[in-house]
Amino acid sequence: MDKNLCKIQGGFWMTFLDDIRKIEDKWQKKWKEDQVFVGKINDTKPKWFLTVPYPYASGPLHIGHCRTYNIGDIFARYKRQSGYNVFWPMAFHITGTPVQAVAYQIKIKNEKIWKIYEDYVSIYEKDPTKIKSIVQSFENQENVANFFANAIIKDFLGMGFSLDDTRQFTTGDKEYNKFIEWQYKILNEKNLITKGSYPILWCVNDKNAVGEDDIQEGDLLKVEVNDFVGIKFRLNSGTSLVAATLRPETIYGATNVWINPDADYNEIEISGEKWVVSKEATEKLKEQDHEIVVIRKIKGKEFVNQEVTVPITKEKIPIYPATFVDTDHATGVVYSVPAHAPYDYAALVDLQNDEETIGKYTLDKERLEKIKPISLISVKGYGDFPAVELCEMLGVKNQKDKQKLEKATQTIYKDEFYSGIMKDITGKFKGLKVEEAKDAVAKKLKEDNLATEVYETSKKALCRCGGQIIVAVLEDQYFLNYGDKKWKETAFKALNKMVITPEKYRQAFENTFNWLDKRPCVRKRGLGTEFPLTKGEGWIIESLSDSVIYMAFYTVIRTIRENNIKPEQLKPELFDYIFLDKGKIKEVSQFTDISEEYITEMKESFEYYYPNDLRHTAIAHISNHLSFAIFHHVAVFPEKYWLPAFSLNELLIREGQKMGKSKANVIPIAQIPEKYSVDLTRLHLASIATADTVVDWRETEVNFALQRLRKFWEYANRSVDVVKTEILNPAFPSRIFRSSIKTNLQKALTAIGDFNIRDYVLEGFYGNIRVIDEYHKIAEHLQREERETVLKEAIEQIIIVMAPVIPHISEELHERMQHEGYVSLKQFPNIEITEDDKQNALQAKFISNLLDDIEEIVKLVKTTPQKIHIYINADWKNELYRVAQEIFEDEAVKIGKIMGVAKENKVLNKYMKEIADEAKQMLRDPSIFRIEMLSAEKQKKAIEGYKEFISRTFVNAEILVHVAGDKDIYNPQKKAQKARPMRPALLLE
RNA sequence: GCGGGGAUUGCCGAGUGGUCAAAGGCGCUGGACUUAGGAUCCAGUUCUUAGUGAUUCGGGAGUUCAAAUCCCCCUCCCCGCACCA
Repeated sequence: MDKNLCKIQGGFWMTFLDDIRKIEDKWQKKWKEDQVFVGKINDTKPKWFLTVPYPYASGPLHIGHCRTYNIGDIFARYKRQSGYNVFWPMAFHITGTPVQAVAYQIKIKNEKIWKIYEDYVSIYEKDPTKIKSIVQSFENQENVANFFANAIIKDFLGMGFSLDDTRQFTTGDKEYNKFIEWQYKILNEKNLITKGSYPILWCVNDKNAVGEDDIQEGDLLKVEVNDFVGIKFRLNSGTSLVAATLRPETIYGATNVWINPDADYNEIEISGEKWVVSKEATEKLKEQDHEIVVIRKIKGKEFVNQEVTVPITKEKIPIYPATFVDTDHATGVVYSVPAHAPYDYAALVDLQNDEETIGKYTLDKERLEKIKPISLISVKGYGDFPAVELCEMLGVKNQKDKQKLEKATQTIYKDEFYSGIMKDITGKFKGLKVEEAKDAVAKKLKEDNLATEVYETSKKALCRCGGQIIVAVLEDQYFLNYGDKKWKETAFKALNKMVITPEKYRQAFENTFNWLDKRPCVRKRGLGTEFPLTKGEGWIIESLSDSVIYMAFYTVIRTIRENNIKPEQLKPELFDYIFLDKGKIKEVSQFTDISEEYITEMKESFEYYYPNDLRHTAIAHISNHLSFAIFHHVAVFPEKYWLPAFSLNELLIREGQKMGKSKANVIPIAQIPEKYSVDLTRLHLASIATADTVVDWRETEVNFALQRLRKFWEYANRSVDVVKTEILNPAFPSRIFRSSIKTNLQKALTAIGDFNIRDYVLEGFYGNIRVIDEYHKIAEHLQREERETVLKEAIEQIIIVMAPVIPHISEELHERMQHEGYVSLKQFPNIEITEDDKQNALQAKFISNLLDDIEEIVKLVKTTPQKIHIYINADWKNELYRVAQEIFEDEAVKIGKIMGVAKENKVLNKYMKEIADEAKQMLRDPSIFRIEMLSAEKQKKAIEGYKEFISRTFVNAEILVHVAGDKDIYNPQKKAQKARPMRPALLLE
């Protein structure tokens, strides 16, 4: 299916992949058998409790999810090998609408969904005859959840994740429901749940709330709720025409009311008033929490020519007919603001020129002629009548020119909203920005009972069942009041104490906290825990509340399951006792009929493991799950159990494209082992990019990781049978090699300690492979025993340090090298970088620069040198640099200053003439004032140590080392004088 | 619009004041090894040059002995803006 894939599957290295796949299976079985990763209380070690949010069990996970869990696993393994008793459990999220929606679509035989789910199932079920019946079984929502929960846990274990899989549960479990009920009891006790009305999208057919999934093409339409203001324009009879608008501030510019003459309207009685709205609007308003009685049905034309009073301005304006008025939109009545609304202007011009209509409705022509736009907003870049200007500019022909009118409306709305200022005619609102005036005018109108809320969908939409989608208002809706001042303050307090990594995401949390306000917390759709305050009414706790404090539930679920404790026994008093240390065990035990032993076990488990030391997930969850987790923790738990740390990662794309069902470019986790192999995938995922960047999974680059992994495998296997000997006096290259490996490993461990997995792999794995490559080259002439011993030492250490990323290969090599126990549990070596190591590193760098320089010259002169003379600087130059560096710490270096100081310096004052030249040279590149130097002696030693290798590199040229300033050195071209610290002069012959 | 994050050499991606012409990978070019190899190894991949110098890190202006990195302005891209998990 994928051309690039063949590269990996068909290569000569197939045996390698076959081998390591077997190894992966082998070690996963062993870990499982020995329960290596099952959490057990252990008082001899500090505990470390990791969670990665449980996945949603409505479909298979893919390599993008894998990135997140992979990072979690690397942390878990890192901590385990750093001496912690690590606890990383896993469960499944099934509440809310998705699982239910899948079941429903399968049931109604939605072909597209069937096809998708047959594909999904075929990832796991190899027997094609069984697939259809499994999908069929998804009619029952439990089967969906069970199937995918099982599949996902297998995926995870198949990736070698060091999970405790003995604590699985789903958010639909009865026991879990009890826990969520308890959570809500606490929130309610703390007055964090409030009531109010709330507009929602609603299907008139199902009589039920709908979400994006329920709407036909909902993912494309993105239907939203719009808040209209229905303004009452009173007729002389006392009845009001209710005209709906998104721009109430334009009431000052109203010139007339538009009504659709041929459409059906109703006169209705509502809250003791009489209104006229369209037939459709009548039905919508009924759902928007209004008691309505229809008094009579009327055609729109009956109102034409009548007069209404404009609220606030008290102007009398006429009602005119207009066909653009859509009775199925808001109230079906609109008022005209031709100065600022393109539709209105176009309709007005149309009407003024339409003799036929004027005649038909016997309109007062003189009055109609007199209607002129009334300007009420001044806006930069426009004159008094933006609508007129734009209509002319875009060439709007008439009110049927919808496309252009729509564009003009949008443009004006945006420009006026953000940069418009209310003019003098708007009374007390003059000078306000439109942005502010809009709400202020609406508020005033509502206060004076001149307007009402009217909700309408942003787009016309149909439910999948075929019913129309409207906006309904639910009365007495329950909200979580995240706006509660004290709650928010406490949440901020918790956030401020938390580690957020990468730190740049802290801002996103702060922003989320700031805009968080009341949030509806119950709904009628989907799976979940019944809302305890309204039992029997069919209200379900919305599913985000299922994923905020559940980490605590991991600590008790095993006791509940193992001892067959019934959901009914999980009373609030029990959780109060376990989690909040409230009440007495005796009473709780009697009350719940759970033995004191089990209660104690649960309490101890919770108190041992909590808090949840690190929660790792993708950044998409910042503005919901993660923020709510902080809020709910501070509401429910005492401060010592608040969340200490979150770490985050960006998403993963493939070959530059987002993965999506429709694109067929998804790599399911289940296919990773056979497609790539596990350790390869883990390695590549970890090293491909830093956590805060979007990862692009590209096949050609996976190939690189594969080749390095194989190389490491080969190097390591060559070392397996080596018997290490004691190296009494290691050669120069061996010393450098040891230091380099050590330094890289140390950098790697520091990096992962800082949550920087990429650098950890780059330094510890790829960096060290390069060091080994290099050693193979330079150590060719050394004794075999020395080489092999030094290499084996290094590889043994790399295996331990890199085990968190490539655990299977590491276990296998660890075993092949006859080491006892699991490398997964082996503590990292304690690495200390000594002064010697630093000197070694400096010497290595010195040599590498020297080689580059020689090569450079060889290339330029284009001949092979017989002799290479290397001139090391005289020691006084080191002294000069040192002095200059000292000066530089305080001030910019000037020649005069250097000369002055040199004159006073016993070593330097003999070389004043040379120093003048040298200083000039130094000032050209101030960065040399920062370099670390080796003494002439050490430079010389380094070169001597590599002499053999340098010579070999340049076709056995003779290497001659001279120190400038020594007597009688060979110096025909006066190169010796040019030698500088760390930069020997060269002469090639 | 508001809020957040970005813009690096052919591409992907490191790098936040000094050996940075800028890690690493991919791609490309040349060579080596090979029956062959998409494997491996070596060299090159801004221009210039006895190891030098010049110009580069979205655009512009500035601070500094020194700027991809700090300050200011501008342009463009991505993400979030709630009942969706």
